[in-house]
Amino acid sequence: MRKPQDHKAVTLLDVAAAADVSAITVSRALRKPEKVSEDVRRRVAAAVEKLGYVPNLAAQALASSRTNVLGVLIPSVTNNVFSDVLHGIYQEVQGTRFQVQLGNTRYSALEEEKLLRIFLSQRPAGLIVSGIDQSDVSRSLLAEANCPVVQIMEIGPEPVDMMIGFSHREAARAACEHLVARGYRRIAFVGARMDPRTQRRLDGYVDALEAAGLFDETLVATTPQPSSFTLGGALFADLLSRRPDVDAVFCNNDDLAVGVLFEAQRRRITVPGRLGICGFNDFEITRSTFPSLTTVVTHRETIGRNAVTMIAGTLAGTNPLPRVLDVGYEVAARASTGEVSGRR
Amino acid sequence: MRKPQDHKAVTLLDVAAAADVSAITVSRALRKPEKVSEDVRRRVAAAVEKLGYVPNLAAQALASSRTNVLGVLIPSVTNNVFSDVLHGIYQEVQGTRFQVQLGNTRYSALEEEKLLRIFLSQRPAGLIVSGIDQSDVSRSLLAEANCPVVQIMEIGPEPVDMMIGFSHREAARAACEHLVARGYRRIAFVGARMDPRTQRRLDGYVDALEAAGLFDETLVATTPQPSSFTLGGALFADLLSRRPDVDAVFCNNDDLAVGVLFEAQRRRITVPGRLGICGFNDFEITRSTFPSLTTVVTHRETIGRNAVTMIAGTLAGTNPLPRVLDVGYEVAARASTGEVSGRR
DNA sequence: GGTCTGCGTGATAGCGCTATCATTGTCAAG
DNA sequence: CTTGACAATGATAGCGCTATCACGCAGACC
Repeated sequence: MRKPQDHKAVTLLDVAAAADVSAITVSRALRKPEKVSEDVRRRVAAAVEKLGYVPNLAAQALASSRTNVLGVLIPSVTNNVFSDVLHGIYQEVQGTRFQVQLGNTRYSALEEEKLLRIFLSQRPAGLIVSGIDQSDVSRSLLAEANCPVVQIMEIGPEPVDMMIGFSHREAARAACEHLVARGYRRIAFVGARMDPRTQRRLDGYVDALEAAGLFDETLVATTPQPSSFTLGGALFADLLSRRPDVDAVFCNNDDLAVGVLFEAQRRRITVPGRLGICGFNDFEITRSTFPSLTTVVTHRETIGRNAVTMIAGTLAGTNPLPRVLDVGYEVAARASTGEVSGRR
Repeated sequence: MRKPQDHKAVTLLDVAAAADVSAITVSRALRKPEKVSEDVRRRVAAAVEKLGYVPNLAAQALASSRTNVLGVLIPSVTNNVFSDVLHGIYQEVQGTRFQVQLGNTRYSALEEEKLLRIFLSQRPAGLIVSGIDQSDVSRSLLAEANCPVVQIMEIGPEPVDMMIGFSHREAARAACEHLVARGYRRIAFVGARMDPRTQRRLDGYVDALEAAGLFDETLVATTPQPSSFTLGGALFADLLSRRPDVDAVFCNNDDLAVGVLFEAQRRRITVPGRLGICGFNDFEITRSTFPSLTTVVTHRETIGRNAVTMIAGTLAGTNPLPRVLDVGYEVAARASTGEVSGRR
């Protein structure tokens, strides 16, 4: 019973015949119901139902030279940051005519170019790309895209079209200023992946520590490996072997921060007493750990949702949002930097 | 400079003119290079490059009545289980002609039906759906899909077409048998979401405890809310208030297990001494916690990869895999059930 | 009654590509 | 020199839909 090979899909014409109207009228009844009479609308609906008609998207796209495809390019499908953004996107797309086409660039500029070309061949209705560090080729592909484009996660100079995000540098600086304010003096930076976005967080760390006269490069522990809980522990262990006197850690990611916390537990290092920990992103786990983790709240779902709003709005000619939107961030001071339990 | 509105996209005909051949020859040169002469191939390539030709997928799909779309239906984009599966899918799709079209059913059968209809309107090359609990409507839509279909995550009787996964009931039973073997006697079940898949894990728990003569329904703590770290803690707290004598917890998900562990730390309940904890899925964090968490290893990436292999294979007429593939599971005994530190 | 307006509908012509069959040229076999 | 086979290319006809323009008709207005 599988593969009823080409049982000749039902087309508009079949519906038209069944409803006793012309094909174009069926098309109208389906797309602009207000343009046809009540009677026709009902007959068409009945015929569609009876025949199980499903419109052919390829034909629609070809004839109207527009699609409902929203191309979304993200660097990782397993990274929680992007799954949250994605969640926001899907939420907002929900119930609209748009359909998301997801591409995984795997943090590769080349891959991004390749995917961009594939996406463009579909004449998407809009494009959402992650970050502001596209290659020159990608940038020009985007500029020629002939559809709204939103760069998400970060804001910077020279948007290709629209932009939504926040300054990672400033967010990191604020987090580190918090650590300084809490009295920590030998504050380390623990970072993984070290893509441009992470790099700018490191810049923010440097900003804050230099301003406080506390910067010391031997307190910076980074790796190109992708972020993970285990890696946080490993980086911290490594750091400790070099700088056993470290008294706080700013992690470029909550995964790492949690990993650091576990490693501290393993070594009976009290948090926040002997060690302060600050993460980045406000993943759900940071509220749950013991002690709870101070972190930088980032508005990932908001970014996803608004990116869609920007595109839909632009297409409708009524974009309510500015072309460059800074959604900001907040430092959530929790127990791991002493807020609740106090320093000991 | 944005929106160079309709600068009349380059078509096959333009390329044909530039390469001084006919349109169909260009089409062939692009799709079946071995069918045209070396000379033509070069000229076409040059013309494509020079004009920046990008094929129109809609036209291709319409003319050939086949697409490269691989429809993937998952219940959540933020659930780590599915992001891992997705990762496997993207890995395997990488470099093939296929492109993934993702749909988020949000654990709703109705949503699934709706998405299925949308997907079918694209005449996908293949379909991947999560679980085996489709509604009757969805099942018949799938049965008529006229393309390979793979149900993933779970195996059961009556596959719509193909199937890859494992028995959640057996996996849960094995995990609970492990807890029994480790000497735990008042073993609780902590479960969230309670979708059919989770329900079957509960069944496995009941199987094991009844077999050991240890089943007690007051030790079952579940909620329809989605799984989270915080929820794990809350459910455990609730459970403790009813059954302070509980000595082990089997969680239907690692998120919950980690939450339970944090709550235990908060209450100074020693793990695995006074409390054994077992999770489900082997998320990366379970190797990193202190103590590390015993869990059920599930092969999520493998499932994703093989689902693609099954579809690609079927389409090529050379599917190397069985139509129903059980990828199994393993119980990873770690510190949280006493393996490393021993019971105290 | 004639003209105008606008609504509801239909006829026609593609959108850009590929399937199919036809045509040409080349070369080996007879 | 003919024939046939095959390789390379082309002409033609859609795929299923929508944009566009055309048409018929009812009611409004003079």
